[in-house]
Amino acid sequence: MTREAKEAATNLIREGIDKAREKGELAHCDLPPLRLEVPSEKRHGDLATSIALQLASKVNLPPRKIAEVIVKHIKAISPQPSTISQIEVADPGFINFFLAPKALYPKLKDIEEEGANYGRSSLGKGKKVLIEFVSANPTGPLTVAHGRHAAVGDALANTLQMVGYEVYREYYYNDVGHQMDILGKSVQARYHELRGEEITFPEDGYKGTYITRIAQEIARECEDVDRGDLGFFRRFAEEKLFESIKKDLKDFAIEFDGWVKEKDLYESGQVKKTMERLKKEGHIYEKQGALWFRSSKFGDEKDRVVRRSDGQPTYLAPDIAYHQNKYERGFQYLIDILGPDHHGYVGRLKAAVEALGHEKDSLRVIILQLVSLYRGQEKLPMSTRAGEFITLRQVLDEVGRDAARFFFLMRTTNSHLNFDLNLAKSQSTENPVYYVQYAHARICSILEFAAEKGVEVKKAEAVDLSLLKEKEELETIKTLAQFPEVVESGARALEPQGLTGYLQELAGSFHNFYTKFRVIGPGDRNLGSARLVLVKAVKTTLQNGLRLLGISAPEKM
RNA sequence: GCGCCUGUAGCUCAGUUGGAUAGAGCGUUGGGUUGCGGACCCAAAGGUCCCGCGUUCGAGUCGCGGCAGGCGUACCA
Repeated sequence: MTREAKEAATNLIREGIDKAREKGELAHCDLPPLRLEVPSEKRHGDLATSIALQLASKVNLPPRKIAEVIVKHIKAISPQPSTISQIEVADPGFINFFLAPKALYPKLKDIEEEGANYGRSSLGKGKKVLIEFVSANPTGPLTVAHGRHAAVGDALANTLQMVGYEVYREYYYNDVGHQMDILGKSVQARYHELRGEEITFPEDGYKGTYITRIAQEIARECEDVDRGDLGFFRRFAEEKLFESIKKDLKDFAIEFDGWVKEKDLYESGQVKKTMERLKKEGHIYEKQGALWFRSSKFGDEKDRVVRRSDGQPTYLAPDIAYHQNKYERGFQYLIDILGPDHHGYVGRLKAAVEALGHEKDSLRVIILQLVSLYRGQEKLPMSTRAGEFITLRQVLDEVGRDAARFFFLMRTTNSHLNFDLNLAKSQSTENPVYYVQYAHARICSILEFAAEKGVEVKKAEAVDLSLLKEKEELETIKTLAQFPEVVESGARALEPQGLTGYLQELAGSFHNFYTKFRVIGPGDRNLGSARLVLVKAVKTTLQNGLRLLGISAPEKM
């Protein structure tokens, strides 16, 4: 709903209560916060408040009576704000406001003027935020789960940008350590196998066929391979896998601003520096030959090892250093998107952030829940190790980028996602994303038709918008008006999912209007002009919303 | 054992800081355009919001206790 209308209604309620108190018709008491909500049902108006229900027990009067008294005084105020056309009391004591169409029309002008900026706000105040997501280690191709992370992270980044944050997208990966050694050994073994040698494949090795393919590439591209040089196999595999990861991301329309690898953190001295600082400030101690971070002091369940007794650092050490590094680069607000297998990690990360003197809440961790894959009823195994998994690439090829992204973004972050390949495929033409895109394409088609017919598309200010009186027209404008709030609440909650629902609603509102009324040539030329303004506003808003989700807004389908 | 997530229509899922008769898509059934794109529109059927207790004027939403599924709980990565 428009902000102005909300303000006007809030003021009216406040005045009404004050007046009632003056007259002694309402006892004085602490006033609960005045809240206006959009009723779930249209017949309850555009804005409603339950203030009378909340006051009932405090002033010892039936809620309906209180509402009536307040409304009586509101109605005595003059002049009445022009944005509100009707105020009513409804059982059991709600006060409902109906907006005047007049309050709606300026919105269309705003949208026309703001264009691609419609929905932008300054909520973020230019704060620098770093959002880290995907961050898959290069031990295999990206999976469907990574796809979900990519889609959510990117949409979130776009949304935060829209509300005035300065956003940086980063991908972090571990390029040293045990996992990479196993990767190297796996490729090495396959290479030997190709050369016709008897091998024993490493027990914990990666069994996917992509490992064999990499070995084949080595055989094809490299001469003089030192078969015992594990480092060579590891580096080669890492490079190849990264190439494919980057290509997958590119085809999924995800662009990162930065890539950070674990090795950098060691080589730049960041790990050492950060650990020394923690040590100096007494947050690290030695026990049984290992170094421990005193994370329990900052709310974690227990202390954590940062260097094992054999002298090897755990993963926590570079992770702490990495987060410190983000702050040192000037970011004030950090977002990590992690899988549910990392939820035990959140406590220690937050503890580290606090120990290093940053506000605990400046780090927000989103735990994106699991993706389970199905093919019909059959649940598919998802193991990178075993090499049995569906890649993001396969999904992209089967269902397409836009549908895949929409599918990932329709769910809340903390609900498990059941991804049925059959369904995704069969729904590729029934997918709600096409419903939204279709609305956009239809509007483009209308505008094209207008051009063919030589119908002039006028500016909002040159048009009599008050001709838009139909229920469907007014509903559409109301929906348009909600867009900025939807974007803001998505940014606040770090949930891009609200936007997908909103776009479906807006598209529905438009389709509904479209099937009933003509835009080009409705008889009244001025009415046609007004409808063109409306339709263009829908187009702009659909585009803006789809852009935030990273989904295209096609002119033809 | 302990921690986190989930449980809402046949299926997949929404449901803001507690509000009125709990929603959408798919699927099912039945309708709709002398016209700007039928990938659309309208309608019907479909519910013990997992169970119980509590807080409240009011609970799908908050609290406590259960049940079920998933994921964690390492000097693993």
